[in-house]
Amino acid sequence: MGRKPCCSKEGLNKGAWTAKEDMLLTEYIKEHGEGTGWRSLPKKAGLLRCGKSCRLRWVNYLKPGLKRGSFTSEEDDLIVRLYNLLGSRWSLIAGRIHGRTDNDIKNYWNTHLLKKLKAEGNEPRRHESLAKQTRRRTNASSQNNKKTKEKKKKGKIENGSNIEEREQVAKKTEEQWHMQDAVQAVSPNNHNFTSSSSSQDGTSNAASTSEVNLEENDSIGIYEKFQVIDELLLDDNCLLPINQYTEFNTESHMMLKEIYEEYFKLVSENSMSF
DNA sequence: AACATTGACAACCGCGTATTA
DNA sequence: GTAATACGCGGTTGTCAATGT
Repeated sequence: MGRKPCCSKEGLNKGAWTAKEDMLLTEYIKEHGEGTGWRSLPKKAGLLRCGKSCRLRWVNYLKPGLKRGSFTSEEDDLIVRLYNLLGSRWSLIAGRIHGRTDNDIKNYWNTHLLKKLKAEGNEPRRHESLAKQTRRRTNASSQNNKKTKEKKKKGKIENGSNIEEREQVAKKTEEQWHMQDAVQAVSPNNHNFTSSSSSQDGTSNAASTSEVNLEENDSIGIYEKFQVIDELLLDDNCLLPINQYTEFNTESHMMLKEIYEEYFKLVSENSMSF
C-alpha cells in the first residue's frame, strides 16, 4: 500500500520535453509567475504533464539565469567543501552556488567529483543517509511534541532560561545537526577532532579550554561545540583546502561561516519545539 | 558496421513537511 | 486536532550520445 500518485498519470506525457511544451510552460510562467500552484498549472497552460514534472522542468532547465556547461574549479572546490559540511543536502548546496540547481550539482557530484576525489585519494566521508536522519528526527520530534507543547502552554519554557531545558535542547540539537559531521568537515584532513591551540609549555589559553575529543567526551555541551567550531571557522589554518588542486579562497571561507551562522540561528529558533 | 559499454544528465518516484480545510 | 492536499527534496532510473571492442 503506497501513497497514491500525485496526479492521474493517464493521458499524460512522460519522458523528454518537446520544444513546444517548453514554450508553453515558459510562456505561462512568464505571464502568471511561479506561485500560482504547480498542480493546476499544466491544465491552465495547455500541457499534458503532471504538475511535478512541470515544476522540475522549470526549476532545472527553463528558469532564467541557470548556468549551463562545465563547472569551474572554484565551483568544484566549493561543492566539495559544502558536501563535507552539509552532506547530500543538495538544495542547500545549490543555494550557495549561483546559477546551479540541486539536480545539476547532484549529477555532477555523482558523475564527476566523486570519481575525481576517489582518484586523488580524497574520497569524502559518507554522511548518514538523509532518510535515516529524517526518520530519527521525526521520531524524536513526535515523541517530544506533546510534552513540549504542554510545557509551552504552561509557560514553562522561556527562551532557554531553564538550565534543564537547555540541556535537553542541547541534546536534541546535537542529534539533529550531527555536530561531529560539521566538526570533521571543517577540521583539516578530517582527523578526529582535537583542538590544537594549546600552548607549548602545556598551559592552556582560552581557546584551548576546548581541547577535548568530541568523539569520546559526551559531556561537552552543544554550545561549547558550537564555540569550538566557531574557533575552527575563524582560524584560517583550519580551513586548508580539502582537495589539493585549488587555492583556498576567502569567499568560500566566509560562506562556510555564514552557513554555520544560519544553522546556529535555525537551531536557536527551532530548539524550543523539540 | 554492429554491438556493448560507459558517461552524462534529464526526468521520475516516493517520502517528509507545510499548509489548508 | 486531524485529514487532505500540495510542494520540495534526495535518491534512483531512463535515455541517448560517445566511445570502445
